[in-house]
Amino acid sequence: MKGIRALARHLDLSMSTVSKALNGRFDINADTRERVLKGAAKLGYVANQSGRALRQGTTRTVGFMIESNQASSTDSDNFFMAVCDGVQNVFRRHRLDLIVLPCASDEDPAEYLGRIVARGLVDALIISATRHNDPRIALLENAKVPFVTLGRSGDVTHPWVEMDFEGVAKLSVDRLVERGHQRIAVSLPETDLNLGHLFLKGYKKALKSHGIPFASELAVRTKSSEAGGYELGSTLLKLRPRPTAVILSYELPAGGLYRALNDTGIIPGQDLGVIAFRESLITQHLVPRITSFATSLRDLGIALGETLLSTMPDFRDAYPHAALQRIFPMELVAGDSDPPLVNPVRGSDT
Amino acid sequence: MKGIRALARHLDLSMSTVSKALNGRFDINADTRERVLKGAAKLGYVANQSGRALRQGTTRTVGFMIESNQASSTDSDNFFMAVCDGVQNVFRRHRLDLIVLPCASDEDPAEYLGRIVARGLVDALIISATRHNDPRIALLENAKVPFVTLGRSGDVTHPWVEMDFEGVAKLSVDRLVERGHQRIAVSLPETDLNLGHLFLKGYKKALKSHGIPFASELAVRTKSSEAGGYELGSTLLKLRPRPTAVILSYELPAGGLYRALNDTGIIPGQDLGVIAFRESLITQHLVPRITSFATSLRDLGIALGETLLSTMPDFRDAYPHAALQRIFPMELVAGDSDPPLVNPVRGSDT
DNA sequence: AAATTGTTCGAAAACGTTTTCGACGCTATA
DNA sequence: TATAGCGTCGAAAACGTTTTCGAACAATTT
Repeated sequence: MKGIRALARHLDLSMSTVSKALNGRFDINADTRERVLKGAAKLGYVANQSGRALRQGTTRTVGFMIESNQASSTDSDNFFMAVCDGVQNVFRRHRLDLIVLPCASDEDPAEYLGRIVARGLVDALIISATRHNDPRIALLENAKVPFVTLGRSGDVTHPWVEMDFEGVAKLSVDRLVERGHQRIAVSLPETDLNLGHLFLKGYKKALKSHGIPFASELAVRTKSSEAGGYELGSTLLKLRPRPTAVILSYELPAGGLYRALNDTGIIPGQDLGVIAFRESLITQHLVPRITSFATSLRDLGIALGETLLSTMPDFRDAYPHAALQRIFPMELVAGDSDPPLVNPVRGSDT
Repeated sequence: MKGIRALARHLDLSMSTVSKALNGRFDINADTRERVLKGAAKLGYVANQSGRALRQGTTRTVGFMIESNQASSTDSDNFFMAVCDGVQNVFRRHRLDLIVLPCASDEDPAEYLGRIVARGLVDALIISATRHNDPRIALLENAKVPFVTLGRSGDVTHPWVEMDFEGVAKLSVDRLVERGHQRIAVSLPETDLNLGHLFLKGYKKALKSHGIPFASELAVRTKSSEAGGYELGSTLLKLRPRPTAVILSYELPAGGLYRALNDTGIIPGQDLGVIAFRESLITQHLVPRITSFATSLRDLGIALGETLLSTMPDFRDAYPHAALQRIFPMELVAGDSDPPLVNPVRGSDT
């Protein structure tokens, strides 16, 4: 026989007393509590998850939904696990557990999430790879499950934390213009990830501030893969006049882009400036090293955790003034892929 | 009021009937079953996980434990998520769910696993990053929880699936010797991962078969990171006589190694041959491209799933002759990092 | 017509835990 | 002495589900 009943019998106490001792209730004598704790440790008793969850109506578990296909194409250096580490750092103080829910590549994310929510597997959720007007937002709000997204879903208000896509796009354009570029391409995700909208917005704003007209042929949708980068390279090289620089909203295609350029005798960086959104193994190892932007993924996880807890009734007291929406700043990591243009075509604004 | 009770009332049936209809029992009229299914779909009823798990004594959930620190240093291209996709492909046929259990970097893996097991969160486990004589093996066997490991734990017999580290090490040496190399270094993990033992074993065997004596200074322990690769490079270049090639048991340090070589004016590939264990974004993007070995991670996941199910009483019937131990073959991906030596030093065996 | 079998459903128990509420003994107060 | 209060513990209910077992009825056989 296992469980709290066995432990109670072994200690010659009632189940209620044992339970209360283990859970730190105040109507238990200090000596008996001690005895119970010792006994539990000795017998290796840990409360059964299902029983506790059923009775309490809470699992003390938070799910982090990621899409395995999306992950394998988004993730060049284990982005998600680093973020998890930050989230867990926050959760452990509240005895909350984090589990990762991998949505298989052949399953609809919204359906998957719906099942998870309906089964009551978790108390709250973190979801990533947010799409523009992502249907999962409505689902979660409807089910009244606390959640936070890694990346907002358009203009609807909900708790989110995201990296500063718009700011990075803007800074990238500024930097390139400053270095003599005028014809700057931008690579956007092929899917409807909301970050694409934000990146394009920042790109357009920055162009406008420099008096450069937006040319739609310079905004190229790119598959999130090495092959996508190669295609991007071919596309860019066909444009007339040819762009002198390109900003990648995502770093993974950079390798393919370099390859496409090298195959055509174009030297990356020198003949075509390149800036990528996020520093990763890719941006570090390619030659010339790509100028990119970085942030602490662990801190990003901490922000996610805190934002989420501040929306949960049982925990919000601990985070009285946590922002429900939070843009995470990115720091420039200067590389060698965007040197000043040798023969800059000066724009009208300089 | 939620739950099966509400649904039963709404349909004017008993809870038992509804439950049996939903679970496909055979003592329910086809019409009533139809009616129940419709009603459940309409009301969006899904059985509560805790209630079901408590009653059945089974969660129909399998955990995949990964270590977030280990992951972020092991994972240059989202290895785990690709494997998950394969596992889920097997599981979905049996209505099993997969959740990923990320062990925080500041938590002891064995303790973490112990808690998971004691709480009865999952029916079975997949564990990765297996160490030599990993304490988790004994823990799982003791708790009688079905499990499979990604990588065996030394000589103890337990269900495992692993990539062919020994074979790859051997093939790498063969290939390098064939191309004129005699003084071949090998990079091994700094930690006690069992794959290090296997890799070294294959390396030694191959050397012996070519009549080359093993030199312990050529077996270098390397941190699983870019920085570790740089250190490796410095170490190798100090050796006299200098090795003409190096085999990496893990590809991530390759970038740092290249950097160390380039910094010293040594051309990777040409002046020092390089072979890396597994193809990844790293091996693809570095120039010259590294010769490596590849396999389908999805198939690896499928093998893991099948092996695990064949050890679970409720599912083993579906996998009558699945091997409990399985070495996954790796395929050579020839790159440009190990061309034939220009002035080969012929060994005694040729 | 009676007895047997088969089909379909419902009442109630069970899973392991927490929590409410009352019981009990003791001390301090009136 | 009687009463109130306090500290400590236990009995029992409750959480949502599945499953066992028997009831009710219809169909078939004797």
